[in-house]
Amino acid sequence: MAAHTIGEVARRVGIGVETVRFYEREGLVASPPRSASGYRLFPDDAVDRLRFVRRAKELGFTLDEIRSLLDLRVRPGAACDDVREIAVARLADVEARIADLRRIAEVLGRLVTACDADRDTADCPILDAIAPEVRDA
Amino acid sequence: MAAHTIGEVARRVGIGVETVRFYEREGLVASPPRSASGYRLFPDDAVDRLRFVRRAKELGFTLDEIRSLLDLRVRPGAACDDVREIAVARLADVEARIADLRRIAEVLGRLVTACDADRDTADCPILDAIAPEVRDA
DNA sequence: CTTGACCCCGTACCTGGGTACAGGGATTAG
DNA sequence: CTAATCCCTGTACCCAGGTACGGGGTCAAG
Repeated sequence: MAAHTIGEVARRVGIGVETVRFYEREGLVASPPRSASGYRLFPDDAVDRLRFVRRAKELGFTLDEIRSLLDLRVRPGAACDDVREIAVARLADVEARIADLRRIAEVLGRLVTACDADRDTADCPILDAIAPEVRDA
Repeated sequence: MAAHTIGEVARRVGIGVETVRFYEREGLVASPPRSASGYRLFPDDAVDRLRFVRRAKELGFTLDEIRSLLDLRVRPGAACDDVREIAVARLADVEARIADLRRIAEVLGRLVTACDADRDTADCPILDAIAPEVRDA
């Protein structure tokens, strides 16, 4: 069980030193013991924990949710239900955002197409579509 | 062409008074003339302009982009090409975000499914999947 | 004439997730 | 021995897009 300096940990996880300190302040990784001169000496599993944080972040979990997942991880038993609940909530959220964006993409797509079709007229169909009531400023 | 107080404008557009002032500071709506006592007296077309801002925001345009669209709107001629360019860029952006989210949703969906299938074991498949040692989700 | 709703300005604050100094001490390679 | 890298703390700042607050002036109704 080697001890790692903050820079080493950061390099291994692929994040910045400042970010590691930030995560420590935020309680996402335990405050490690210090050397005589005050340097942080992280145990191996701090690296695992920080990788967990990164992976979860890639899945769109907020730091708050990640904190919950980490808490649940070290608690025994029925925690799986709680974890599942968080994942389901996140999934619903992601799907809602996809639906929103898809609606927006559709409108934008139509605008661009209209623009292509109408290339020679003076009026811009895109602006007209966003502001139907304003014809000429 | 009536003149409207800021509160009236805000009500008509469906935003807050503070937001109207913020948009004025940001140059999204012109600074209106004032009454003798310093009240803003917005012309009718300020309401239209602010509605334009809101609609464009719903389509995911940033305030910077909306400023550009508004500038283009009052300029004649070939502005349509510029408008189209902004819309195309925004569309590409939206589609990229959809792709990202879809990937995330897929992973989350698999995790929840795994959790359902594995309800009686002690290990939580979700946590295992996020954990670094099982890094191929 | 007073009450309450409205308006003014300027500035500070919020969210999330970090990033960037400034001003020091520690460690290590040459 | 010295210079280059580390590391420490604390504070401030970044992004967008607002939101809130404090301390005041104004306007219409009753």
